[in-house]
Formats: sequence, C-alpha cells, structure tokens
Amino acid sequence: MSLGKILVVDDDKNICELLRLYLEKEGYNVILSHDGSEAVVKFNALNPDLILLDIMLPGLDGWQVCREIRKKSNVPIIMLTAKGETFDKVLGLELGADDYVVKPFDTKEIIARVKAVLRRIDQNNAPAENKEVVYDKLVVNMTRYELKVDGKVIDTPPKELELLYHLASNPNRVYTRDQLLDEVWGFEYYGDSRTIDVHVKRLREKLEGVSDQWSLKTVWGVGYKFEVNE
Amino acid sequence: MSLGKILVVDDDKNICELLRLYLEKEGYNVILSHDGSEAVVKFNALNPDLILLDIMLPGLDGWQVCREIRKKSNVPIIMLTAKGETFDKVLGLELGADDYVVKPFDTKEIIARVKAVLRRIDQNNAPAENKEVVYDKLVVNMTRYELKVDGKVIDTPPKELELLYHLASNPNRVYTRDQLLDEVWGFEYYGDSRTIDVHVKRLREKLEGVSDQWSLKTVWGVGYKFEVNE
DNA sequence: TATCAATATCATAACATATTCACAATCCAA
DNA sequence: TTGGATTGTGAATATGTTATGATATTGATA
Repeated sequence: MSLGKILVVDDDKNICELLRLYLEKEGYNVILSHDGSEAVVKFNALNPDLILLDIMLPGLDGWQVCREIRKKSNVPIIMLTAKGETFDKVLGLELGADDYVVKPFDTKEIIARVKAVLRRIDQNNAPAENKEVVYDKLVVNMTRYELKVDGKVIDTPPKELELLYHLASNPNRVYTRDQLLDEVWGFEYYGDSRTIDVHVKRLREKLEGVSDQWSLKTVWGVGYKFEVNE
Repeated sequence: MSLGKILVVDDDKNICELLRLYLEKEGYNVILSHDGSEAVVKFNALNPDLILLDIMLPGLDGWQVCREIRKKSNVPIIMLTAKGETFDKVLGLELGADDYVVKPFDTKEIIARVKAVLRRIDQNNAPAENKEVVYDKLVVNMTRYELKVDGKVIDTPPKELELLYHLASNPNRVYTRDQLLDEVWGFEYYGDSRTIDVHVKRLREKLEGVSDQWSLKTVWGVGYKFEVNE
C-alpha cells in the first residue's frame, strides 16, 4: 500500500532519483518532473498528495508553479532551494508554500519534513470527524458521505451532498449560484450556473415535506439558502 | 440587461465577429478593436469589465497592451494565442494576464473562461457577511435577503429590498431618483425615474403604520429619504 | 382657489428568473 | 470495455418581478 503520491519537481535528475529512492523506501509513490510547465500538467493529471518543488526550473520557475497550483488546490508544497540562492521566505509564504528545505539536504531531513507536513494535513482532515450538520430529522455527515432523513439513510450522490452540506453549514445565508460554483464545484469550474438549479431540485425531492423546521429556499433573483426557523 | 462590457482585441475581423456573436448571445456587451494602440485608447475610454486580447497585433502587440493596461487597472485579461505561436506563459503571468486560451478555440471554452474569470471577480458583489440595518420593528438583512417587520418575515423582491436597504443605511439622508437609479440599479441603467416611485409605493404598503420611529418620506421636488425620529 | 408640476397609484405589458424534464456527457466500478 | 450511476445541458414552461404609461392626486405658488 502507498502512503501517498508525491510529485518531485527538480531539473537535476540525480537529485530526483535520490529522492525517489528514499521516498519509495518509506512507502510513498513517487512521480518525477523536470520542468515547470510539465509539473503543472502532471499535477493536474495525477493529483498528488504532496509536492517537492525546486525553485530553479526551466519552463515555469518554482514560484510560478506554486502560484499555478495554488489557484486550484491546497496540496502541501515543500520548496527546495539551493544554499546561497536567495530564498524569499515571505514570497514563499504568500504563494502558499507549506515548508522549505535548503539543498544540499540530507535524506532523513526530507523524509522527516514530508511526514510532518502530511501528518499536519491529515490532522486537519481526518480527526475533524465532526464534519456534520444536524437539524430536525436531518443529518448531513461528510465524513461518511451520508444523508440521513428522518432516521433513514438516503442514497445521495456526492455533489448533491456537498451542496446541501455547504448550504446547511451556514443556515439562512443566501448564496448566489456563482458562489456555490466556486465554493462547491471549485475555482476553475467552467459551467452553466443552471446546474445548481438541477441539483437543488434533486435535493428537494429527497427533502420534501420532512420537516417544517427548515427548507431549501429560493431567493428570487439572488440564489438559494438553507432556511431554518428560529 | 448587460452582464458586463467585454473588450475584444484581435486583428482578425472574423474572429472578432465570431466572439462578438457568441458573447452577445450570452448577454455581454461587446466592444471590438483591431489594433493595439487603439485598444488602449478604447480601454481608457470605455472601461470594460474584461479584455480578450490577442498577442499578434498591429500597433502595440498584446504584451505591450497588457503592460499598458496593467499600469492603471486590474481588469481581468484573457490572452488569445495562436497554436504554434510560442506563448510565453511566464511573461504572461508576470504581466498580469489572468488566463489564456489557445487558438483555434472552441467558443464554448471561451465563454466558459470568461464566465469563470468574471465569477471570481464578482465575489465582491455577492451578498456580504452580516449586512443588516435595524430600527424599531424593522430588520433589513441583506445576508439573508430578508425583510422582517414587527417580527414577521415579509416576502420582498430583491430590488425593493435593495432600495430599502440603501435608504435605511443612511437614515435621514435625501436621495434623488437619479442617485438611487445609479446606486441601486447600477450605472448603465437607462430607465424612467418614475420606476423609483412605484418601488417606494410598494415598500410603503409593507411598512405602513408599523412604527412611528421611522418612515419613508418624500422630499418634494428632490427625492426620498428614510426618516428616523431623534 | 386656480394652476401647474411633482408625485402617487394602478393595471398591465415586458421582462427576467426559476423549475422541470428529457437526454447527453461523463465518471466509475465491475 | 461495458453498464449503471452521476452530473451537466438545453429547451419548454411556469412563475415572479419590474417597467411603463395613463390617470388621479397632491403640494407649491401666485
């Protein structure tokens, strides 16, 4: 079993192979890339769990790759920087790097940081078990990806569930369709906002007449909200 | 109604017309320009909400236009680039382009990207956190898009609500009809200012006799105000 | 009080938005 | 790869909102 996919981006192939060797020994699945734009492509295609990213790169440089990736994802990024190279930590933090390591590094250090970052991420995701909202006769649990209505589990596709969860997490607040597309579907989603309507309809079918404490309301000319009485 | 003004800059008039056709069908207002320096002039004069910018241009090339515009504005720019043309993505990002599309493009893709970029920008216009004004027996909450009168929620169309919110946010201040049209309806709205009267009337129906602490007053010969005692 | 212009009111036309449906595209697991 | 489930799309319909013009009413002014 793999502990996770790691994308290693460095133009120095020796370093790449070295990292691959050690990371695989630790049980990670390693993908290599030697240039910036290719790295972005591979990131999109392969969806790694962590990225080790050199700054000096052909194509796009590390900062640019970082910026590109951050447009779409919060995947942890560890920057690699050569000793002597002026490393702009401020820039790094602004662009959303999670950590950085100065070359030459020893493999133990890299492994340790990789583990540390993944552990940190893991804590944010997993033990935050309480990704759940509860109202009268309604339970939306995102840990189990499960919708319970009046005690019964209702089979619900992921997008619908995510939409409901999003709305129900902020009861009474109106969301425009565009907001929902950004916040539930994701930034680079190119789609028609009528999509939202259809998902709302499908949710309503499942939730119809269950409780008078809450409902999925249309706010005409604006968007939708999960309305809760008092 | 227009969803926004888009400046299309391309020396190929067929492409321009094609883009115009599709963008206008989507409800955008389209301005065309076939050369770089003219594009800069038109940008300054017309203040578009988004720019579709070809790189190969007579006059100034796309990069130069991009740089010129970025000196003064953060308007979103989508670069158009011919396949095979070496597109310098790095340069593009540095100069501040927001996205780019490779020709020949599929019109759906362009539309999608335009929407996506505008959607990102638009987050500012979305219903904001806790926008609410409260007076005796009156609550206007723009986060919920809700009007509460004497504890009861009164179903109110968006324009009416926005008008009331606008007036009530600045109690006792008089607004002319033209000001209200600009500030609530939006700049490019060309309408009869009698429209305001009708909306005020409808609001009054909803608010009649609720409280003597406040009221929607006509200022004869001038406009309207939300008057509050003391 | 007569007059004129500003405002209020109303009905309805024009418009914008939402719902729904059927089906197409896509994704995923066997 | 195939079939079933999910997700997205476009069109028809239904619904609600907003604009407009005609007319009545009101307020300012002489």
